[in-house]
Amino acid sequence: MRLIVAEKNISARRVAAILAEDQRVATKKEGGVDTYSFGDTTVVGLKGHVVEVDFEPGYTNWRSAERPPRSLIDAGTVKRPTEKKIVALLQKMAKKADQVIIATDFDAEGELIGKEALELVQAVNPRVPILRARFSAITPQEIRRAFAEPTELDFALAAAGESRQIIDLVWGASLTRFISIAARRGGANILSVGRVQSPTLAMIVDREREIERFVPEPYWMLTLQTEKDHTPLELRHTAGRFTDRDEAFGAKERTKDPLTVTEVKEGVKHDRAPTPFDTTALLVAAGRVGISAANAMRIAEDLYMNGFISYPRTDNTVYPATLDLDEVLGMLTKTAFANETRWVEKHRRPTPTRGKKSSTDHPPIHPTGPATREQLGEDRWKLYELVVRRFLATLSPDAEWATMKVNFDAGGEPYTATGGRLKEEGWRRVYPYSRAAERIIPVCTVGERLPILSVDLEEKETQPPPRYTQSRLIQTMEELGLGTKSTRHEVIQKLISRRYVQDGPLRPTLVGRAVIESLEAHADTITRPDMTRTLEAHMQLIKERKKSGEDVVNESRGMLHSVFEGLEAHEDQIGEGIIDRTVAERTIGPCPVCGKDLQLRQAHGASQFIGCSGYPECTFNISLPGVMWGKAIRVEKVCEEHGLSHVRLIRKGARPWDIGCPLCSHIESNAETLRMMPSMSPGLLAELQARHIYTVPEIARMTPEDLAGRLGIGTKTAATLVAEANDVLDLLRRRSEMKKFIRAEVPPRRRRSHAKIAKQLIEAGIDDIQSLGGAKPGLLKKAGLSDEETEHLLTRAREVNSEKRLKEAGLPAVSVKKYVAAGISGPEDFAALHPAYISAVSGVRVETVWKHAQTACEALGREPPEKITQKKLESGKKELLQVSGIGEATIERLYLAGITDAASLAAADPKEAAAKSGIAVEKIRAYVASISTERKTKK
DNA sequence: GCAAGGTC
Repeated sequence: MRLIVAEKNISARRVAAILAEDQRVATKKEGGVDTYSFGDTTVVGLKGHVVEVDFEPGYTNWRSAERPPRSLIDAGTVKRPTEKKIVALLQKMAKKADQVIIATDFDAEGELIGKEALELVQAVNPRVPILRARFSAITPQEIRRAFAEPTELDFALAAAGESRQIIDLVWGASLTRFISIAARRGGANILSVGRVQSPTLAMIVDREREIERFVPEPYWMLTLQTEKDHTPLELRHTAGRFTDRDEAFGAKERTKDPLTVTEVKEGVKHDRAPTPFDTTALLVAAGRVGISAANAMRIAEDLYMNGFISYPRTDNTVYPATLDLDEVLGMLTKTAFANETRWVEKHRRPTPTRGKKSSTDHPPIHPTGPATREQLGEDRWKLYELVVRRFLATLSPDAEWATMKVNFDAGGEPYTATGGRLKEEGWRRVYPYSRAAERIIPVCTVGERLPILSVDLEEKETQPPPRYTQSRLIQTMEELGLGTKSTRHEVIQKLISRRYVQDGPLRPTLVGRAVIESLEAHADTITRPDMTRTLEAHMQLIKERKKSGEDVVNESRGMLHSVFEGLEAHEDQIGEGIIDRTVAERTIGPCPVCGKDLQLRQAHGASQFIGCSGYPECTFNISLPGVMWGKAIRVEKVCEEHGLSHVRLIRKGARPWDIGCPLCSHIESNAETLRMMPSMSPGLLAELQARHIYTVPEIARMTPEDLAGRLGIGTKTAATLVAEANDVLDLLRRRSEMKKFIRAEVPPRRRRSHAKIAKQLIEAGIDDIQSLGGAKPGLLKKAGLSDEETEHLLTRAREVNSEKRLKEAGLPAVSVKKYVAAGISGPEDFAALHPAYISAVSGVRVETVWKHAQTACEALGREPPEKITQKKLESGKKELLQVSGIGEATIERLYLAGITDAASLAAADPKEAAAKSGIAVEKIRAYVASISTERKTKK
């Protein structure tokens, strides 16, 4: 039996289908693994590596004294099956095989996977001949060729891969253990280190340092609007960015009529056809057509497996000589791209474009088989089309642009406008993905004058470099050679799961930063991309048999030993360093009260503050704006007066907010409120601050005795101060309540901030919602409110006041809402108005109203109204409705006069009732008369 | 409990 071992299931299936030619392929599942048989041949797919390299037993205890982290450097390694089912099946089949062909991918890692298979086979069948088939695309032609001329396994190539495995394991595991133990972290909190992850983390840390150091510089852009034949045209000042304000303004000032064309330059620009696809370029291009990197990779893999495109994991951007470009073009004439292909065949450039990277493992990504849209479905077709079009573009002529540059002069100031028109479409004809934005500018002649419509000077600011996005980081990793196409994404995930970085635009955590700083100080090698470059150079030497794998690994072990010399000598320092630095990042400087450390602290949720590490003995603290304004970080600058680090609030997409010295800012921002206390004098203020009393709340919380002791003043004076402090706090509380109210009730509008409205009101002596309710409408209008807004605000203010007062009187919130809506403005209304009336207007049952009236009157210390039941009220209403001239509306008014039924109407004094109800006295008299007539009739 | 690299 002939056994063929492929790298993965899907390529096993595909290889079987091709090699079987006309024979039927029997698919069989054995022990959960698919096998593909035809004739005497069985094809089985691995799952990439099916064994894993690890240390020999005896090194599992991290804290073993005999086996410290450093002992891992020279520890023996073993290969351990990780895919047991596949290993078992492979060995079962190998026993029956009389020939084995390794058909794994054609690269160092594929060769190693092949060698792993070979070792597994030889372990059970030492004598079986083992061959190697090499192919870089799973196409019938390529596969047939590869199997027609099989070679030997390349042990040097596999050894290159093995060396990488061991070096990665040894460095990674030993350093991970060392740093974790030093920083006393275990379990889920270990601090991992690795050849790829650590330099990647270092990049993120570096970027963060850059952003923190960044100081924005202002600059100015000067533009001029003109027109020609009614076509608007924007000109730029040739200076571009003005960094000097006076120069910018000077240039603007000097820009004057006439605006004259001084020069017209026409030219031709070659727009080079794009280079062949490697993985990164494919992923970037796929991103432009709306396919995410991860998705694109998955689809490309699938297209490759089914023979539509070549191997999608490649760094090569140069077509190898062996690739028959004519044949690919011929194949494409059988696709939907026949027209484009024929055009390319006709206009083909002498040699295809080539990129910078040339490697031999795989050709650039190109189409290998014809496909239809129906066959592939939308997404796969989109990517296939992209690969096809890119291939065509690499064989197409360059595009050509006709460019035009027009220079102007306006009062001696030079301006310019540039335009471009696509003259020769070239490759853009077959590759329409990148935008070819034409900018046509009107034809101008030298000496011509155009009008100056406006001259605009715009002030801008230089921006700090942005944090890495995941895809940007993947690109940078690629540029630096960190990781592979299939691992880069995973590395970033690892940094996130280790809590080294936060997702979003990637930002390092304190721990991530501390680890990088420690490694930079003592094991610099592992934090730099150079380690990967060196490793790759060494792997190349192994491939070329200029060095043995063993030599390379041993050299690396030697280097790691010398790294450990430094590490072990500083273990305590490194451990404390990491522990301290996570703390130090938050430490601001000495507490003004007790001298211990002030620290930036994050409370639960969105609050942050500066607290004393001496808490609870020392309660000194400085409040900070919530994290919605930015996360507080320490910056390098230190306050000369207080010795405290300056604090900055950083927020995504916003300019950092520099608070400066937090204590200076604390003192300054609170001095104003302290001065609101009537007894506050400059001398007293200085005295308070000298005693580290900076805020009104601190005074308000103190007992007079305490304050007297601290300041050396009399208890009586101190008591006055404490009382004043409480008054100020109360005033501030009411003002802030009012501000909140205005924010909620007044819609936002340009040039009218809520803070500004509140400020104007406060200046006019309005400090709370209550006085706002009684404010003159003119005042609000002056603050920028419209008539409608003014009325709304005043009404709402009154309502809120009513609500508040009713609630304070002890009425439940649900009913209060109803009363307020009915115009009841306070508890005294319950004493003054008849419950029947309140019930009628508010819809609350009269018994409930009466109960509330009792509560309200008790709060006021007034006599409660007489009790009345719902039943009695209803029967009384019936009686009243009988009276001619009395309807629902009249009844409500009669209630105001305490008239609830026929009897009370009869007994009413018409004059008094008229006054209370607002009904004309004649009408009341008529009602009363009608009642007495009725009564007489009844009798 | 460690890495990085295959594959899914």
